[in-house]
Amino acid sequence: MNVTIKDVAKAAGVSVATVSRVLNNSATVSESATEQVNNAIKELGYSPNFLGRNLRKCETNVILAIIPSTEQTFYSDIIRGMQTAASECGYDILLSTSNSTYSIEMRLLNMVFNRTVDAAILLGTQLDVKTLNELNQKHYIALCCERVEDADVLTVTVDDEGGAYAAVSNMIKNGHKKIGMVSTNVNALSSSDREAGYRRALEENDIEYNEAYVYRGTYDFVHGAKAFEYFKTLPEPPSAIFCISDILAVSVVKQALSEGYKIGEDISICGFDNILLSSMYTPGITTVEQPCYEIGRTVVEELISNINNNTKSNKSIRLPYKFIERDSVKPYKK
Amino acid sequence: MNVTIKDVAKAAGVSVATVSRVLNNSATVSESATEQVNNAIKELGYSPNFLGRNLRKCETNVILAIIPSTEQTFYSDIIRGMQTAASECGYDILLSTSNSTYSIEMRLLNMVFNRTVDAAILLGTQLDVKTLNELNQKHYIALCCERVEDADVLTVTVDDEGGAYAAVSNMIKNGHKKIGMVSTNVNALSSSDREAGYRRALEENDIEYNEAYVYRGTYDFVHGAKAFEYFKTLPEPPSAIFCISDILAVSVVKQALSEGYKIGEDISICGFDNILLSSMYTPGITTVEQPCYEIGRTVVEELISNINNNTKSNKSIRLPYKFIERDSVKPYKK
DNA sequence: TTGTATGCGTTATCAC
DNA sequence: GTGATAACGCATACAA
Repeated sequence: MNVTIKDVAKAAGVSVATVSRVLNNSATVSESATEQVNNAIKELGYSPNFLGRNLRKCETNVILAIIPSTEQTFYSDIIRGMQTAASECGYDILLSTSNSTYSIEMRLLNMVFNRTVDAAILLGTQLDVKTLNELNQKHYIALCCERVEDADVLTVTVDDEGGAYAAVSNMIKNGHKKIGMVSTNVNALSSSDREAGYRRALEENDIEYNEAYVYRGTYDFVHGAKAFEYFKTLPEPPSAIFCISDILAVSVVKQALSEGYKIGEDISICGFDNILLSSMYTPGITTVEQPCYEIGRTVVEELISNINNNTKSNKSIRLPYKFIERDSVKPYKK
Repeated sequence: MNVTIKDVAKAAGVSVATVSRVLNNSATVSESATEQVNNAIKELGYSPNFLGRNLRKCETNVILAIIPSTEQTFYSDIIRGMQTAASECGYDILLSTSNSTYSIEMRLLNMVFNRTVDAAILLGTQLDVKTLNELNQKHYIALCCERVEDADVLTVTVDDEGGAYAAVSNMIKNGHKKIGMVSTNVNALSSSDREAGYRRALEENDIEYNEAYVYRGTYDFVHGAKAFEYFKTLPEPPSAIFCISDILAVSVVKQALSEGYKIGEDISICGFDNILLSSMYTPGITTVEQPCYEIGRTVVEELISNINNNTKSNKSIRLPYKFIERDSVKPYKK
């Protein structure tokens, strides 16, 4: 069997209590005892069994982050931010992918029910308000990137409305008046928040909102191209298109390019997220950056603070965006 | 405190043993007892504490996959494959990112030492042979995507040499004779294996190997562009460039495009991996596909088989690649 | 079919 | 400063 604290105690000629004390430097232990214990630990190659420890302490110092998938490089910096903040507090972040599926998400949440982890962070959850609020009663959870209406749960997102407003305002400043939007009909508030920003920019510049200029599909790559095809069928196609994500923006750009359009000249396109791809593409995609690292940091800081203070401060935090100018949006040319 | 198996037992009017039995359907329990227990469970909202269970059973049914980062969408399908296979065996996959850092990887591996997980899969490890072999003595580990020379550890990768051979052979078949390669000087056998395939293709077609045609940088995006600039300084620049990854290939393409080159006409470029980006780019990137999903499946199947049979079958498995033809490689034009 | 009792490895309480 | 020992929540050997 494996070497336990008992074996160490025997080898060091002390009690298990003393071993435990040096392991956690919980109480003052004599220098000689400390040394003997440490020697024994090294000698036996002992490594404490955390199942025992966690069971006893009723905590694991692990937070589970549930992401839809690792296909979106977008989550990368968020996770880095999470891990940095967690590590500063002695916590670890573990990842798991839900594939945006309710049942999988629930199965993963089981890890907080069965005490395998202390808390869970949901990025783009499929759960409904009621379930979330119930969960939040008994457990520590948080939402990240995607808020849920009326959910009284700790939430950290970017300022979606403001980011969209900035992107569309920039287009208008560049002389564009017929501005299309590629959104989603998925049940995601980030989409509707960005639509709201789009509408506010139009309103404030006395441009009439035209429902025909809003295409709604899914987040899948193909829907950028589909949107472009749709816009072309309009009597007056838009001269600029704001997309809810960089992926969709790239898809629009790719389709336009393949039809011989010159990006920036014949048509302007703006994305959202500022994922690596948007800078790697030719042309570079103008976009709205999310403060991913900060989002990740913030959500775990708040969550751990909740855990430590045994509270549930269910704030909803919106972090500032940053507008990134590249080559896909240029002044309007008649 | 939380509701435990004891509370359920009391509420159901049976012993904890009986509750445990229905929980695990381990022994035959009378129907009436089963029903009472299930009622009590529902009534009390009981959820078994896995720390207790795992401690008792000396297993967690969790496998930790350590990936460099979630920035590479490349790992996405591998993880999906892992999860599918794991779930079929009653296991869960948890992810964690090492940032390609030795110390972080070691800290994460601590989860297998302290019994928080049953095994670990390393994707692109920084550990050396000696450490790996030692680890493999006492624990269940596996390598994925990136093998380590002389490591006697279960390993699953694509046929790197063969894939590169296919890519370069295709260029030669298209009339190219001066073929550059963008590789890495990182300590990664996948790089040298692919270089070997490159050389074999040249040899078999009586093209002399020219060290000046091999650029070695890192995996970072910038190194594609740098490689392109370097190749241009040669007296006879290559007419085709094989890149060790799609990321680097896109970087080469982007740089060439920015300098007015026509991809496929003025220069041909081939990548490796077949990540989403390679199909999203304009032009589509010709590349070598890795069977990611299968790689993920295979490594956990083998690993779990090791765990179940209490063996260490340290095979090294190489899965077949698939050549994907797109628009970035075209026949040579004088 | 069921219950009692023990132990998994650890930490914390208490007495010394 | 240190050592017994109970307890964490659970599964199981054994007895009934």
